[in-house]
Amino acid sequence: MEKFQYDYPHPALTVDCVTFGFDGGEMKILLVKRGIDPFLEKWALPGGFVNIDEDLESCASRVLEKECGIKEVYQEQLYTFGKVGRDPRERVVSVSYMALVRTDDYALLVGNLELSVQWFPISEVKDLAFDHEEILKVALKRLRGKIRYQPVGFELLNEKFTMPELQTLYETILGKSLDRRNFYKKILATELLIKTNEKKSGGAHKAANYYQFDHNKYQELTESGINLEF
Amino acid sequence: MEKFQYDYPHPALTVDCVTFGFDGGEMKILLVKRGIDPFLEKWALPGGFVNIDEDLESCASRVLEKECGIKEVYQEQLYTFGKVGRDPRERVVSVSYMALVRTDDYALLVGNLELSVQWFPISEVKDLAFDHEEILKVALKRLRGKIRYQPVGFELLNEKFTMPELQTLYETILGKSLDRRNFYKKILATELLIKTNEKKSGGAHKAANYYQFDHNKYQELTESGINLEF
DNA sequence: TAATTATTATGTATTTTTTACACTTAAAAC
DNA sequence: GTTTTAAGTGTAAAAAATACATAATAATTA
Repeated sequence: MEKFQYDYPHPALTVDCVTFGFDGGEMKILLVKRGIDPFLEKWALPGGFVNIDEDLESCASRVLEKECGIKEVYQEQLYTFGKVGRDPRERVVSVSYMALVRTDDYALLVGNLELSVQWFPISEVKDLAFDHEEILKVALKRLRGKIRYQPVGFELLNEKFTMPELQTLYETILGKSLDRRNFYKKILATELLIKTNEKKSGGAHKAANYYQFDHNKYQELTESGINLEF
Repeated sequence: MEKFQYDYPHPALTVDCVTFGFDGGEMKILLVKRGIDPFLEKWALPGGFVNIDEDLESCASRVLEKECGIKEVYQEQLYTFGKVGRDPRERVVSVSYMALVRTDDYALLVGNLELSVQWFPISEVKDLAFDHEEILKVALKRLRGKIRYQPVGFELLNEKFTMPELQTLYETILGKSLDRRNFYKKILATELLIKTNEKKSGGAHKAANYYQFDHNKYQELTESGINLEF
């Protein structure tokens, strides 16, 4: 077996991904069941060792695609966890990433249908491997903070979505209910939404209009920042 | 000689510190002149390799103390830079930290008086080693963002400071001038400041009152967040 | 096919926050 | 004691956030 030698000890480096999804109800997170020790059979964030010639973001993308069949989603670096002893094997430092997945893209995963990869409502997440619960906490805090000044919620909804869907997303992430009229007013004031002619029928009630978001405006506001506090 | 072996290649792990100071004029940053290759003689962020049994924050503290004689200052993790090729020697991933230093603590450093450690006005920083200019950019962005929702500026001022000093700090970080009356109003509304009986005399004009900040309130607002947009 | 049910859609008045703006005060210098 | 310079303070107008109630319409059912 080939060995790699260094003059002084090197920690191992991994990437772990916190992947959020939203299907209209609670926020969900993607977990994988470990097939090896340590923490065999425990649920964990998808993650893996960083290849020596691989950028960190590339590693995060690779992990999500290989382990979960998800690709080309929004992702950003979260925080780096490096506490001594967080991995029982050797010193392992983990760079965490947060990914946001559209409900449309769920389908990709269902094709996999491996029981070892599953979406969990965040309220039901417990007893994760390593310090992954702490990583999840940091990710949730980031998501709640981010939604206030970036129109990030759109990464979680389908291309076309209704106003009530968008409001429910905000309410879910912020953990409080919002006044419908004020929500409409504030969201529409950003000029981020384009009203389509389509409607979402299906319920025994008035059909909701579908909206899309304006990609140009979105880009602009993501860079300049925006105040979306409710 | 080479004695640390692994089954697969490990990147090296470093910590680099962006240390901000404020002396009433421009924002300053602490740099060290490199004494070894690569980038011999170039200015760089103080940094060092992470010991195998050392936490990341501890490493940041150690680096600042050993290289710059600064200790017990506010610091937070910024971002992790890991692009392949950012270090010409081997794959090196760097976890960056931002530190905020009070002008009071400048004195510690002056004692050192090593020419290889110096404060630079950020506008004069150029041609740094590695990707350290990029790290500095990220740190500045973080500082500008952070000042809006955390009373972080206080880490940069002395225990006692005047309102004009605080305003100048905000103006410097935000890069725009603020209305004095409105600034007073908004800052005082936070109830973060305690007015002392002392005054800052010295100028050929009315003496400014010294303020301290209320540590309890500060703690509270740092956790809950605060809106300090101007 | 008319009535019922459930949810979408919308406007206005009130309160709060932000902004704009000018004069008085006091320490030091002459 | 007069001048210079920056510190300190209040109020009115504009903008933003909040609170709140009714009409519209798709599907179901009677």
